[in-house]
Amino acid sequence: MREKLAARADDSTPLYLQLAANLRRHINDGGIDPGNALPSERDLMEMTGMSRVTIRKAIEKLIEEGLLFRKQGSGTFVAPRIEAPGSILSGFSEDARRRGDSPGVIWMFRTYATPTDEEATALEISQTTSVARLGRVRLLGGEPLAIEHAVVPARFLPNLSELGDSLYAALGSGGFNPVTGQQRIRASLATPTEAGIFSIRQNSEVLRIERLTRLADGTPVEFTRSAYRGDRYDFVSELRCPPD
Amino acid sequence: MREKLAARADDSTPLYLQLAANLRRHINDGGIDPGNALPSERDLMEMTGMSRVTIRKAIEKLIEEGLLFRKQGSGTFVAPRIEAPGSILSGFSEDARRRGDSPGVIWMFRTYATPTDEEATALEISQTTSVARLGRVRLLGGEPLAIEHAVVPARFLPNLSELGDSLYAALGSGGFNPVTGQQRIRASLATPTEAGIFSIRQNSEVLRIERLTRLADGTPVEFTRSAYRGDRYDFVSELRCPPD
DNA sequence: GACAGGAATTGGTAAACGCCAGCATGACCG
DNA sequence: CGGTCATGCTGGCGTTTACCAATTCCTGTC
Repeated sequence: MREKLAARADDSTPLYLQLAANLRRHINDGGIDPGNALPSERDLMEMTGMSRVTIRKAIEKLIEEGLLFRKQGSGTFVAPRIEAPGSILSGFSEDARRRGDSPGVIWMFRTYATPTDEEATALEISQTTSVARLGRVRLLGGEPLAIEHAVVPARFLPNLSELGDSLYAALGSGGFNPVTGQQRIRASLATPTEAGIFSIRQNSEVLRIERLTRLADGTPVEFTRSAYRGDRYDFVSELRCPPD
Repeated sequence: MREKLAARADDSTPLYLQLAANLRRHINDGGIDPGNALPSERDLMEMTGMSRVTIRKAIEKLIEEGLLFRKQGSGTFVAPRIEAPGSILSGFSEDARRRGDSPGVIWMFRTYATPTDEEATALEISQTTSVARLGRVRLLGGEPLAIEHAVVPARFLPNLSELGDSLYAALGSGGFNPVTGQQRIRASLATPTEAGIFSIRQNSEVLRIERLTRLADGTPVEFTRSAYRGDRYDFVSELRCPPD
Protein backbone atom coordinates (compact mmCIF):
# COMPACT_ATOMS: atom_id res chain seq x y z
CA MET A 1 0.00 0.00 0.00
CA ARG A 2 2.85 2.31 0.83
CA GLU A 3 3.99 2.37 -2.77
CA LYS A 4 0.52 2.98 -4.12
CA LEU A 5 0.17 6.09 -2.01
CA ALA A 6 3.60 7.63 -2.34
CA ALA A 7 3.80 10.71 -4.52
CA ARG A 8 5.91 10.93 -7.63
CA ALA A 9 8.82 13.28 -7.26
CA ASP A 10 8.70 14.29 -10.90
CA ASP A 11 5.05 15.28 -10.72
CA SER A 12 4.47 18.94 -10.08
CA THR A 13 0.79 18.63 -9.16
CA PRO A 14 0.16 19.40 -5.51
CA LEU A 15 0.97 16.63 -3.10
CA TYR A 16 -2.46 16.50 -1.56
CA LEU A 17 -4.08 16.05 -4.97
CA GLN A 18 -1.69 13.23 -5.80
CA LEU A 19 -2.48 11.57 -2.50
CA ALA A 20 -6.20 12.06 -3.03
CA ALA A 21 -5.96 10.52 -6.49
CA ASN A 22 -3.93 7.59 -5.17
CA LEU A 23 -6.35 6.98 -2.32
CA ARG A 24 -9.32 7.19 -4.67
CA ARG A 25 -7.75 4.68 -7.01
CA HIS A 26 -6.85 2.35 -4.19
CA ILE A 27 -10.41 2.46 -2.89
CA ASN A 28 -11.99 2.02 -6.29
CA ASP A 29 -9.73 -0.95 -6.88
CA GLY A 30 -11.34 -2.54 -3.85
CA GLY A 31 -8.37 -1.99 -1.55
CA ILE A 32 -10.75 -0.83 1.16
CA ASP A 33 -14.38 -1.92 1.24
CA PRO A 34 -17.23 0.49 1.94
CA GLY A 35 -17.81 0.80 5.66
CA ASN A 36 -14.22 -0.01 6.50
CA ALA A 37 -11.75 2.47 7.91
CA LEU A 38 -8.77 4.08 6.29
CA PRO A 39 -5.45 3.99 8.12
CA SER A 40 -5.43 6.75 10.72
CA GLU A 41 -4.12 10.13 9.65
CA ARG A 42 -1.01 9.62 11.72
CA ASP A 43 -0.38 6.26 10.11
CA LEU A 44 -0.82 7.76 6.67
CA MET A 45 1.71 10.39 7.69
CA GLU A 46 4.26 7.71 8.35
CA MET A 47 3.34 5.68 5.29
CA THR A 48 3.58 8.59 2.89
CA GLY A 49 6.08 10.83 4.60
CA MET A 50 3.69 13.74 4.21
CA SER A 51 2.58 16.07 6.97
CA ARG A 52 -0.76 15.64 8.66
CA VAL A 53 -2.18 18.83 7.16
CA THR A 54 -1.50 17.50 3.68
CA ILE A 55 -3.07 14.15 4.56
CA ARG A 56 -6.13 15.95 5.90
CA LYS A 57 -6.44 18.11 2.80
CA ALA A 58 -6.43 15.02 0.62
CA ILE A 59 -9.03 13.35 2.81
CA GLU A 60 -11.18 16.45 2.84
CA LYS A 61 -11.21 16.44 -0.92
CA LEU A 62 -12.45 12.86 -1.00
CA ILE A 63 -15.08 13.70 1.61
CA GLU A 64 -16.33 16.51 -0.59
CA GLU A 65 -16.61 14.02 -3.39
CA GLY A 66 -18.68 11.81 -1.14
CA LEU A 67 -16.19 8.97 -1.18
CA LEU A 68 -15.30 9.10 2.51
CA PHE A 69 -16.82 10.24 5.78
CA ARG A 70 -15.24 10.92 9.14
CA LYS A 71 -16.19 10.02 12.70
CA GLN A 72 -14.29 11.87 15.34
CA GLY A 73 -12.51 9.62 17.78
CA SER A 74 -13.19 6.64 15.61
CA GLY A 75 -11.71 6.95 12.15
CA THR A 76 -12.23 7.81 8.51
CA PHE A 77 -14.39 5.40 6.56
CA VAL A 78 -15.19 4.59 2.99
CA ALA A 79 -18.71 5.74 2.22
CA PRO A 80 -21.20 3.28 0.80
CA ARG A 81 -21.24 3.22 -2.96
CA ILE A 82 -23.79 5.33 -4.70
CA GLU A 83 -23.93 4.52 -8.35
CA ALA A 84 -25.44 7.61 -9.89
CA PRO A 85 -23.47 10.55 -11.14
CA GLY A 86 -25.82 13.37 -10.24
CA SER A 87 -26.90 16.57 -11.82
CA ILE A 88 -23.88 18.52 -10.81
CA LEU A 89 -23.24 20.59 -13.91
CA SER A 90 -22.69 17.93 -16.46
CA GLY A 91 -24.05 18.00 -19.93
CA PHE A 92 -26.19 15.47 -21.67
CA SER A 93 -23.27 13.85 -23.50
CA GLU A 94 -21.20 13.34 -20.37
CA ASP A 95 -24.25 12.03 -18.55
CA ALA A 96 -25.06 9.52 -21.21
CA ARG A 97 -21.50 8.36 -21.64
CA ARG A 98 -21.19 7.79 -17.94
CA ARG A 99 -24.26 5.60 -18.07
CA GLY A 100 -22.70 3.66 -20.88
CA ASP A 101 -25.24 4.75 -23.46
CA SER A 102 -24.15 6.20 -26.74
CA PRO A 103 -25.46 9.70 -27.13
CA GLY A 104 -26.40 11.01 -30.52
CA VAL A 105 -27.03 14.52 -31.70
CA ILE A 106 -28.86 16.00 -34.64
CA TRP A 107 -28.14 19.65 -35.22
CA MET A 108 -31.20 21.67 -36.06
CA PHE A 109 -29.43 24.98 -36.23
CA ARG A 110 -26.10 26.43 -35.20
CA THR A 111 -25.69 30.08 -36.04
CA TYR A 112 -24.75 33.46 -34.73
CA ALA A 113 -27.69 35.74 -34.15
CA THR A 114 -29.04 38.33 -31.75
CA PRO A 115 -30.76 37.34 -28.53
CA THR A 116 -34.42 37.78 -27.74
CA ASP A 117 -35.43 40.08 -24.97
CA GLU A 118 -35.72 37.22 -22.50
CA GLU A 119 -32.37 35.70 -23.49
CA ALA A 120 -30.56 39.02 -23.28
CA THR A 121 -31.96 39.60 -19.82
CA ALA A 122 -30.98 36.14 -18.62
CA LEU A 123 -27.46 36.41 -20.03
CA GLU A 124 -27.10 39.98 -18.77
CA ILE A 125 -26.11 41.32 -22.17
CA SER A 126 -27.59 43.89 -24.51
CA GLN A 127 -29.90 42.82 -27.30
CA THR A 128 -27.31 43.90 -29.86
CA THR A 129 -24.61 41.58 -28.56
CA SER A 130 -24.02 38.65 -30.86
CA VAL A 131 -24.85 35.20 -29.50
CA ALA A 132 -24.45 31.65 -30.72
CA ARG A 133 -27.76 29.89 -31.05
CA LEU A 134 -27.60 26.11 -30.88
CA GLY A 135 -30.57 23.87 -31.55
CA ARG A 136 -30.13 20.16 -31.11
CA VAL A 137 -32.15 17.00 -30.85
CA ARG A 138 -30.63 14.54 -28.44
CA LEU A 139 -30.83 10.87 -29.25
CA LEU A 140 -30.47 7.89 -27.00
CA GLY A 141 -30.50 4.47 -28.52
CA GLY A 142 -31.40 6.08 -31.82
CA GLU A 143 -34.60 7.64 -30.54
CA PRO A 144 -35.17 11.35 -29.97
CA LEU A 145 -35.16 12.00 -26.26
CA ALA A 146 -34.69 15.71 -25.85
CA ILE A 147 -34.82 18.98 -27.72
CA GLU A 148 -32.29 21.55 -26.63
CA HIS A 149 -31.96 25.18 -27.44
CA ALA A 150 -28.83 26.82 -26.08
CA VAL A 151 -27.85 30.47 -26.31
CA VAL A 152 -24.26 31.52 -25.58
CA PRO A 153 -22.67 34.93 -25.99
CA ALA A 154 -20.55 34.73 -29.14
CA ARG A 155 -17.32 35.66 -27.38
CA PHE A 156 -17.39 32.36 -25.49
CA LEU A 157 -17.78 30.36 -28.70
CA PRO A 158 -15.58 31.94 -31.37
CA ASN A 159 -15.60 28.84 -33.57
CA LEU A 160 -18.96 27.29 -34.20
CA SER A 161 -17.48 24.97 -36.79
CA GLU A 162 -15.19 23.34 -34.23
CA LEU A 163 -18.09 22.54 -31.97
CA GLY A 164 -18.37 18.84 -31.29
CA ASP A 165 -21.18 17.10 -29.49
CA SER A 166 -20.38 18.57 -26.13
CA LEU A 167 -21.00 22.25 -25.60
CA TYR A 168 -19.20 22.18 -22.28
CA ALA A 169 -16.07 20.70 -23.82
CA ALA A 170 -15.98 23.56 -26.32
CA LEU A 171 -16.50 26.16 -23.60
CA GLY A 172 -13.84 24.56 -21.43
CA SER A 173 -11.25 24.53 -24.19
CA GLY A 174 -11.64 28.30 -24.43
CA GLY A 175 -11.13 28.63 -20.68
CA PHE A 176 -14.78 29.45 -20.07
CA ASN A 177 -15.70 26.67 -17.73
CA PRO A 178 -19.05 27.24 -16.10
CA VAL A 179 -18.81 26.50 -12.39
CA THR A 180 -22.16 27.53 -11.00
CA GLY A 181 -25.64 27.71 -12.35
CA GLN A 182 -29.29 27.46 -11.73
CA GLN A 183 -31.82 25.14 -13.17
CA ARG A 184 -35.57 25.29 -13.33
CA ILE A 185 -37.50 22.12 -13.95
CA ARG A 186 -41.17 21.85 -14.65
CA ALA A 187 -43.69 19.41 -15.99
CA SER A 188 -45.54 20.44 -19.07
CA LEU A 189 -47.37 19.14 -22.11
CA ALA A 190 -45.81 18.59 -25.51
CA THR A 191 -46.49 21.16 -28.21
CA PRO A 192 -47.48 19.86 -31.65
CA THR A 193 -43.94 20.45 -32.94
CA GLU A 194 -42.39 18.59 -30.04
CA ALA A 195 -44.87 15.79 -30.35
CA GLY A 196 -43.84 15.48 -33.97
CA ILE A 197 -40.14 15.30 -33.23
CA PHE A 198 -40.64 12.80 -30.43
CA SER A 199 -43.26 10.83 -32.35
CA ILE A 200 -45.63 10.94 -29.41
CA ARG A 201 -49.20 12.08 -28.95
CA GLN A 202 -49.91 15.73 -28.52
CA ASN A 203 -50.46 16.67 -24.90
CA SER A 204 -48.13 13.96 -23.71
CA GLU A 205 -46.08 14.93 -20.73
CA VAL A 206 -42.64 16.50 -21.14
CA LEU A 207 -40.03 17.71 -18.69
CA ARG A 208 -38.91 21.25 -19.37
CA ILE A 209 -35.55 22.35 -18.06
CA GLU A 210 -34.26 25.87 -18.19
CA ARG A 211 -30.66 26.30 -17.24
CA LEU A 212 -28.41 29.30 -16.76
CA THR A 213 -24.76 28.65 -16.02
CA ARG A 214 -22.11 31.11 -14.93
CA LEU A 215 -18.35 31.53 -14.62
CA ALA A 216 -16.77 31.81 -11.20
CA ASP A 217 -17.14 35.57 -11.25
CA GLY A 218 -20.83 35.33 -12.00
CA THR A 219 -20.80 36.10 -15.71
CA PRO A 220 -23.61 34.17 -17.39
CA VAL A 221 -22.27 31.76 -19.99
CA GLU A 222 -25.09 29.65 -21.26
CA PHE A 223 -28.86 29.87 -21.27
CA THR A 224 -30.51 26.65 -22.34
CA ARG A 225 -34.08 25.52 -22.61
CA SER A 226 -34.75 21.86 -23.16
CA ALA A 227 -37.70 19.53 -23.38
CA TYR A 228 -37.35 15.87 -22.46
CA ARG A 229 -39.76 13.07 -23.22
CA GLY A 230 -41.57 12.54 -19.95
CA ASP A 231 -42.14 8.86 -20.50
CA ARG A 232 -38.51 8.10 -21.24
CA TYR A 233 -36.43 10.40 -19.13
CA ASP A 234 -35.97 10.60 -15.38
CA PHE A 235 -33.97 13.49 -14.14
CA VAL A 236 -31.78 12.07 -11.39
CA SER A 237 -29.92 14.32 -9.04
CA GLU A 238 -27.70 13.85 -6.04
CA LEU A 239 -28.43 15.77 -2.88
CA ARG A 240 -25.90 17.12 -0.46
CA CYS A 241 -26.47 18.55 2.94
CA PRO A 242 -26.37 22.34 3.03
CA PRO A 243 -23.32 23.95 4.64
CA ASP A 244 -24.13 24.58 8.27
CA MET B 1 -14.37 46.40 10.80
CA ARG B 2 -11.76 45.03 13.15
CA GLU B 3 -14.29 44.75 15.96
CA LYS B 4 -16.88 43.08 13.77
CA LEU B 5 -14.48 40.30 12.90
CA ALA B 6 -12.79 39.68 16.22
CA ALA B 7 -13.78 36.49 17.96
CA ARG B 8 -15.39 36.36 21.36
CA ALA B 9 -13.12 34.92 23.99
CA ASP B 10 -16.01 33.37 25.89
CA ASP B 11 -17.29 31.53 22.84
CA SER B 12 -16.09 27.97 22.58
CA THR B 13 -17.09 27.44 18.97
CA PRO B 14 -14.08 27.09 16.67
CA LEU B 15 -12.36 30.31 15.72
CA TYR B 16 -12.69 29.76 12.00
CA LEU B 17 -16.44 29.28 12.28
CA GLN B 18 -16.77 32.47 14.29
CA LEU B 19 -14.74 34.34 11.71
CA ALA B 20 -16.80 32.84 8.88
CA ALA B 21 -20.01 33.89 10.61
CA ASN B 22 -18.68 37.39 11.22
CA LEU B 23 -17.54 37.76 7.64
CA ARG B 24 -20.86 36.48 6.35
CA ARG B 25 -22.75 38.95 8.49
CA HIS B 26 -20.51 41.81 7.45
CA ILE B 27 -21.02 40.98 3.78
CA ASN B 28 -24.75 40.51 4.09
CA ASP B 29 -24.96 43.84 5.88
CA GLY B 30 -23.53 45.38 2.73
CA GLY B 31 -20.06 45.96 4.17
CA ILE B 32 -18.57 44.62 0.94
CA ASP B 33 -20.46 44.75 -2.33
CA PRO B 34 -20.57 41.82 -4.76
CA GLY B 35 -17.59 41.93 -7.08
CA ASN B 36 -15.43 43.73 -4.57
CA ALA B 37 -12.47 42.17 -2.82
CA LEU B 38 -12.06 41.17 0.79
CA PRO B 39 -8.98 42.35 2.65
CA SER B 40 -6.08 40.07 1.75
CA GLU B 41 -5.54 37.01 3.91
CA ARG B 42 -2.46 38.57 5.43
CA ASP B 43 -4.35 41.75 6.24
CA LEU B 44 -7.12 39.73 7.85
CA MET B 45 -4.42 37.99 9.88
CA GLU B 46 -3.33 41.30 11.31
CA MET B 47 -6.86 42.58 11.78
CA THR B 48 -8.08 39.53 13.65
CA GLY B 49 -4.90 38.29 15.25
CA MET B 50 -5.61 34.83 13.89
CA SER B 51 -3.22 32.68 11.90
CA ARG B 52 -3.45 32.43 8.16
CA VAL B 53 -4.63 28.81 8.20
CA THR B 54 -7.58 29.84 10.32
CA ILE B 55 -8.39 32.73 7.99
CA ARG B 56 -8.18 30.43 5.01
CA LYS B 57 -10.43 27.84 6.63
CA ALA B 58 -13.07 30.47 7.26
CA ILE B 59 -12.83 31.74 3.70
CA GLU B 60 -13.00 28.21 2.33
CA LYS B 61 -16.21 27.68 4.20
CA LEU B 62 -17.76 30.77 2.66
CA ILE B 63 -16.55 29.70 -0.77
CA GLU B 64 -18.28 26.37 -0.30
CA GLU B 65 -21.42 28.28 0.49
CA GLY B 66 -21.00 30.18 -2.74
CA LEU B 67 -20.62 33.54 -1.00
CA LEU B 68 -17.04 34.17 -2.09
CA PHE B 69 -14.67 33.16 -4.86
CA ARG B 70 -10.91 33.41 -5.14
CA LYS B 71 -8.60 34.54 -7.90
CA GLN B 72 -5.01 33.62 -7.35
CA GLY B 73 -2.69 36.58 -7.52
CA SER B 74 -5.60 38.96 -7.39
CA GLY B 75 -7.71 38.53 -4.31
CA THR B 76 -10.83 37.05 -2.75
CA PHE B 77 -14.10 38.53 -3.95
CA VAL B 78 -17.72 38.58 -2.94
CA ALA B 79 -19.70 36.47 -5.39
CA PRO B 80 -22.65 38.02 -7.17
CA ARG B 81 -25.92 37.50 -5.36
CA ILE B 82 -27.96 34.54 -6.34
CA GLU B 83 -31.35 34.70 -4.84
CA ALA B 84 -32.48 31.12 -4.80
CA PRO B 85 -31.39 28.66 -2.17
CA GLY B 86 -31.38 25.53 -4.28
CA SER B 87 -32.39 21.95 -3.92
CA ILE B 88 -29.65 21.01 -1.57
CA LEU B 89 -31.54 18.80 0.81
CA SER B 90 -34.12 21.16 2.09
CA GLY B 91 -37.71 20.31 2.64
CA PHE B 92 -40.79 21.93 1.30
CA SER B 93 -41.43 23.97 4.45
CA GLU B 94 -37.93 25.40 4.57
CA ASP B 95 -38.08 26.14 0.86
CA ALA B 96 -41.35 27.97 1.10
CA ARG B 97 -40.39 29.92 4.19
CA ARG B 98 -37.19 31.06 2.54
CA ARG B 99 -39.21 32.34 -0.38
CA GLY B 100 -41.38 34.26 2.03
CA ASP B 101 -44.48 32.18 1.37
CA SER B 102 -46.43 30.64 4.16
CA PRO B 103 -46.52 26.91 3.79
CA GLY B 104 -49.56 24.96 4.86
CA VAL B 105 -50.02 21.29 5.49
CA ILE B 106 -53.01 19.01 5.63
CA TRP B 107 -52.26 15.63 7.08
CA MET B 108 -53.88 12.79 5.22
CA PHE B 109 -52.41 10.07 7.36
CA ARG B 110 -49.68 9.71 9.92
CA THR B 111 -49.30 6.19 11.25
CA TYR B 112 -46.93 3.36 11.93
CA ALA B 113 -47.23 0.51 9.50
CA THR B 114 -45.19 -1.99 7.55
CA PRO B 115 -43.47 -1.07 4.32
CA THR B 116 -44.36 -2.33 0.89
CA ASP B 117 -41.90 -4.42 -1.01
CA GLU B 118 -40.61 -1.43 -2.95
CA GLU B 119 -40.28 0.74 0.15
CA ALA B 120 -38.48 -1.93 2.11
CA THR B 121 -36.01 -2.38 -0.72
CA ALA B 122 -35.40 1.34 -1.03
CA LEU B 123 -34.91 1.79 2.71
CA GLU B 124 -32.81 -1.37 2.94
CA ILE B 125 -34.91 -2.85 5.71
CA SER B 126 -36.99 -6.00 6.05
CA GLN B 127 -40.68 -5.93 5.31
CA THR B 128 -41.43 -6.63 8.96
CA THR B 129 -39.63 -3.53 10.23
CA SER B 130 -42.04 -0.89 11.42
CA VAL B 131 -42.10 2.37 9.49
CA ALA B 132 -43.83 5.70 9.88
CA ARG B 133 -46.05 6.52 6.95
CA LEU B 134 -46.75 10.19 6.40
CA GLY B 135 -49.22 11.47 3.86
CA ARG B 136 -49.55 15.20 3.42
CA VAL B 137 -51.03 17.71 1.07
CA ARG B 138 -48.86 20.79 0.78
CA LEU B 139 -50.53 24.13 0.45
CA LEU B 140 -49.17 27.39 -0.82
CA GLY B 141 -51.30 30.46 -0.60
CA GLY B 142 -54.16 28.25 0.50
CA GLU B 143 -54.13 26.11 -2.63
CA PRO B 144 -53.01 22.48 -2.82
CA LEU B 145 -49.67 22.36 -4.56
CA ALA B 146 -48.23 18.98 -3.79
CA ILE B 147 -49.09 15.57 -2.46
CA GLU B 148 -46.38 13.90 -0.45
CA HIS B 149 -46.03 10.40 0.82
CA ALA B 150 -43.03 9.82 3.06
CA VAL B 151 -41.88 6.55 4.59
CA VAL B 152 -39.37 6.57 7.45
CA PRO B 153 -38.15 3.64 9.56
CA ALA B 154 -39.91 3.97 12.91
CA ARG B 155 -36.69 4.12 14.92
CA PHE B 156 -35.91 7.52 13.37
CA LEU B 157 -39.31 8.93 14.36
CA PRO B 158 -40.20 7.64 17.82
CA ASN B 159 -42.82 10.31 18.41
CA LEU B 160 -45.30 10.83 15.63
CA SER B 161 -47.35 13.11 17.82
CA GLU B 162 -44.51 15.57 18.20
CA LEU B 163 -44.13 15.88 14.46
CA GLY B 164 -44.57 19.45 13.29
CA ASP B 165 -44.79 20.61 9.72
CA SER B 166 -41.19 19.87 8.94
CA LEU B 167 -40.12 16.26 8.77
CA TYR B 168 -36.46 17.23 8.60
CA ALA B 169 -36.70 19.25 11.79
CA ALA B 170 -38.11 16.20 13.58
CA LEU B 171 -35.39 13.94 12.21
CA GLY B 172 -32.71 16.44 13.12
CA SER B 173 -33.88 16.76 16.70
CA GLY B 174 -33.35 13.04 17.09
CA GLY B 175 -29.83 13.34 15.70
CA PHE B 176 -30.78 11.69 12.43
CA ASN B 177 -29.87 14.42 10.02
CA PRO B 178 -29.87 13.23 6.46
CA VAL B 179 -26.78 14.47 4.68
CA THR B 180 -26.87 12.81 1.30
CA GLY B 181 -29.58 11.61 -0.96
CA GLN B 182 -30.81 11.01 -4.41
CA GLN B 183 -33.75 12.40 -6.21
CA ARG B 184 -35.56 11.30 -9.32
CA ILE B 185 -37.75 13.77 -11.14
CA ARG B 186 -40.09 13.03 -13.98
CA ALA B 187 -42.97 14.58 -15.82
CA SER B 188 -46.20 12.69 -15.74
CA LEU B 189 -49.96 13.06 -15.98
CA ALA B 190 -52.29 13.51 -13.04
CA THR B 191 -54.29 10.50 -11.89
CA PRO B 192 -58.00 11.03 -11.22
CA THR B 193 -57.35 11.18 -7.48
CA GLU B 194 -54.61 13.73 -7.84
CA ALA B 195 -56.69 15.77 -10.26
CA GLY B 196 -59.40 15.82 -7.62
CA ILE B 197 -57.13 17.01 -4.85
CA PHE B 198 -55.54 19.65 -7.03
CA SER B 199 -58.86 20.65 -8.64
CA ILE B 200 -57.41 20.35 -12.11
CA ARG B 201 -58.36 18.43 -15.23
CA GLN B 202 -57.43 14.81 -15.49
CA ASN B 203 -54.35 14.27 -17.60
CA SER B 204 -52.93 17.62 -16.60
CA GLU B 205 -49.17 17.60 -16.17
CA VAL B 206 -47.62 16.88 -12.79
CA LEU B 207 -44.03 16.71 -11.60
CA ARG B 208 -43.25 13.49 -9.77
CA ILE B 209 -40.33 13.46 -7.39
CA GLU B 210 -38.99 10.39 -5.68
CA ARG B 211 -36.43 11.03 -3.03
CA LEU B 212 -34.26 8.79 -0.87
CA THR B 213 -32.11 10.44 1.77
CA ARG B 214 -29.36 8.91 3.86
CA LEU B 215 -27.25 9.49 6.96
CA ALA B 216 -23.53 10.06 6.62
CA ASP B 217 -22.85 6.35 6.95
CA GLY B 218 -25.26 5.57 4.14
CA THR B 219 -28.24 4.35 6.16
CA PRO B 220 -31.43 5.25 4.30
CA VAL B 221 -33.62 7.57 6.36
CA GLU B 222 -36.52 8.69 4.27
CA PHE B 223 -38.21 7.53 1.10
CA THR B 224 -40.65 10.05 -0.28
CA ARG B 225 -42.78 10.18 -3.36
CA SER B 226 -44.45 13.45 -4.23
CA ALA B 227 -46.56 14.90 -7.00
CA TYR B 228 -46.48 18.63 -7.71
CA ARG B 229 -48.91 20.60 -9.83
CA GLY B 230 -47.06 21.11 -13.08
CA ASP B 231 -48.68 24.42 -13.83
CA ARG B 232 -47.85 25.95 -10.49
CA TYR B 233 -44.55 24.54 -9.38
CA ASP B 234 -41.08 24.99 -10.80
CA PHE B 235 -38.42 22.88 -9.27
CA VAL B 236 -35.42 25.18 -8.94
CA SER B 237 -32.00 23.82 -8.20
CA GLU B 238 -28.53 25.25 -7.89
CA LEU B 239 -25.69 23.70 -9.82
CA ARG B 240 -22.13 23.40 -8.69
CA CYS B 241 -19.15 22.36 -10.68
CA PRO B 242 -18.08 18.78 -10.07
CA PRO B 243 -14.95 18.17 -7.98
CA ASP B 244 -12.02 18.08 -10.34
C1' DG C 1 -19.33 -11.48 35.32
C1' DA C 2 -20.69 -6.55 35.19
C1' DC C 3 -19.57 -2.12 35.64
C1' DA C 4 -16.73 2.11 36.38
C1' DG C 5 -12.70 4.45 35.31
C1' DG C 6 -8.80 5.64 32.85
C1' DA C 7 -5.49 5.34 29.08
C1' DA C 8 -4.61 5.11 24.23
C1' DT C 9 -6.20 6.21 19.76
C1' DT C 10 -8.84 8.84 16.50
C1' DG C 11 -10.10 13.05 14.31
C1' DG C 12 -10.52 18.62 15.15
C1' DT C 13 -8.49 23.11 15.78
C1' DA C 14 -4.80 26.34 15.91
C1' DA C 15 -0.24 28.53 15.58
C1' DA C 16 4.08 30.12 13.07
C1' DC C 17 7.00 29.60 9.28
C1' DG C 18 8.62 29.19 4.45
C1' DC C 19 8.33 29.05 -0.30
C1' DC C 20 5.84 28.90 -4.98
C1' DA C 21 2.74 30.73 -8.71
C1' DG C 22 -0.36 33.95 -10.86
C1' DC C 23 -1.46 38.90 -11.44
C1' DA C 24 -1.17 44.00 -11.60
C1' DT C 25 1.18 47.97 -11.53
C1' DG C 26 4.52 51.14 -12.57
C1' DA C 27 9.16 52.27 -14.05
C1' DC C 28 12.12 51.91 -17.66
C1' DC C 29 13.75 51.63 -22.31
C1' DG C 30 13.25 51.56 -27.25
C1' DC D 1 4.15 56.80 -27.25
C1' DG D 2 4.12 51.95 -26.51
C1' DG D 3 5.80 47.74 -25.19
C1' DT D 4 8.48 45.13 -21.70
C1' DC D 5 10.40 43.75 -17.56
C1' DA D 6 10.93 44.00 -12.54
C1' DT D 7 8.70 44.18 -8.32
C1' DG D 8 5.54 43.54 -4.92
C1' DC D 9 1.09 42.26 -4.20
C1' DT D 10 -2.39 38.22 -4.16
C1' DG D 11 -3.66 33.40 -3.11
C1' DG D 12 -1.72 28.13 -3.14
C1' DC D 13 1.03 24.52 -1.01
C1' DG D 14 3.58 22.23 2.50
C1' DT D 15 5.97 21.38 7.14
C1' DT D 16 6.24 21.16 12.21
C1' DT D 17 4.39 21.52 16.60
C1' DA D 18 0.85 21.64 20.09
C1' DC D 19 -3.23 20.84 22.37
C1' DC D 20 -8.45 19.68 22.49
C1' DA D 21 -12.44 16.40 22.08
C1' DA D 22 -14.82 12.25 21.02
C1' DT D 23 -14.43 7.26 20.95
C1' DT D 24 -12.77 2.80 21.98
C1' DC D 25 -10.90 -0.53 24.62
C1' DC D 26 -8.64 -2.45 28.33
C1' DT D 27 -8.09 -2.87 33.18
C1' DG D 28 -9.10 -2.95 37.82
C1' DT D 29 -12.61 -3.29 41.10
C1' DC D 30 -16.75 -4.70 43.16
